[in-house]
Amino acid sequence: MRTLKYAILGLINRHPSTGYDITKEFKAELGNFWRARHSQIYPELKRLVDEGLIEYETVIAGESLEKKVYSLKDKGREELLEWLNKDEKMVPTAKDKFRLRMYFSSNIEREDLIELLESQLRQRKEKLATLKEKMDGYSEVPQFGSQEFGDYLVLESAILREEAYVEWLERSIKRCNQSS
Amino acid sequence: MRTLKYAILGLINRHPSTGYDITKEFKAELGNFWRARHSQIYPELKRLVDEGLIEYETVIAGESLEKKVYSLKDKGREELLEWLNKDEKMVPTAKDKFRLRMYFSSNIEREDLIELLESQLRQRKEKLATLKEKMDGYSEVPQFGSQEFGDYLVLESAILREEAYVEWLERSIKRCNQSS
DNA sequence: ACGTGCATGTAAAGCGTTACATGATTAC
DNA sequence: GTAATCATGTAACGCTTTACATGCACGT
Repeated sequence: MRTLKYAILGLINRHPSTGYDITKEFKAELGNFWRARHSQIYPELKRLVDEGLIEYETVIAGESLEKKVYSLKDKGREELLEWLNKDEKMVPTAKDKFRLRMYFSSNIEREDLIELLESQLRQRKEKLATLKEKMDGYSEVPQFGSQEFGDYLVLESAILREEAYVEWLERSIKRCNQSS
Repeated sequence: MRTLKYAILGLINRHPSTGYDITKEFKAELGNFWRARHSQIYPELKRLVDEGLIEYETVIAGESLEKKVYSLKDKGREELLEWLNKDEKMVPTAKDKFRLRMYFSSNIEREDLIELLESQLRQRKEKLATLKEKMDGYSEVPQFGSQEFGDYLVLESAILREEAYVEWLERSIKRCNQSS
């Protein structure tokens, strides 16, 4: 499957990057939909070089700190485009430990269950607020074909997803209180 | 973390089950939020027996087919309850390969991108329809404390999640057509 | 001088999928 | 009889996390 491979190719295609840069991007916006730690990224970068998909230039920062700045080779860009254009099956919906626990909620006392739901609700609302703040940075939908268009699409996606989660939690709390 | 451990304990707590039963449950409703294959389930069951959390009785079906019917021991139920009542941090939002691809959508031609989005939309709508059919089976919110209450919560959650996905895809298609 | 962030790597263990393997039961 | 489903397991491989390990740069 090698999704990380394509995630990295996609990021390097946006602009030449170091392993550290890529690590940071997974902690930012993109982290809403894909993540990897540096311990996974550095070996993958090495592998992509071996496979002839990317190359790097060593740059010295300050006195002696070595940075490896990676950029795409033609073959890398080819494989990225191929992957992007594939019409893949719907991804089997994602795992969610909290919803799994709610499946077994009959074993939790009502007050405890409500507390758990409210704790999640607080956290989700906070997350949602952060996302909406980012959205406020857009005065309009970015131009089609720009990188910002992709940024915008996934940001909107993250917001809709969080809103749905918040809505679910609120309904669930209501159901706990209503249902005898 | 051992989430599978608790998922299995939770399922066995609902009613004594075989490995095969558990495998089926992960393919059904619960599969919207957690999944595991039989190749992961059988070894985990063995481990849970070793740990003294569950036990099994061998039952013969038909002439000679051996089934192992697992049930919870006290210690298993204890650990399940402890896990269910923990107030855990929000799960870092889940990976989604399709949204990752949309992050790089500036490299896809407009018509191709719209096709990809519409293909996903068709599949998501189909999924949503299936979920809503199941929801039609409930004439009212099940009683608090019943297993059906948990079923209901996660079904509602799955519906809200799919609706948000559908909404996002529809908006994205619109944006592709609007944005110059 | 000290702390935070920049920068790169490896090792071990755990989690998950795919493939390999086998055999009984049931409904048509 | 034969296909689908029931039923249980193992092996190999790949993906992911946690921990180990090191050193430079920059601001205060």
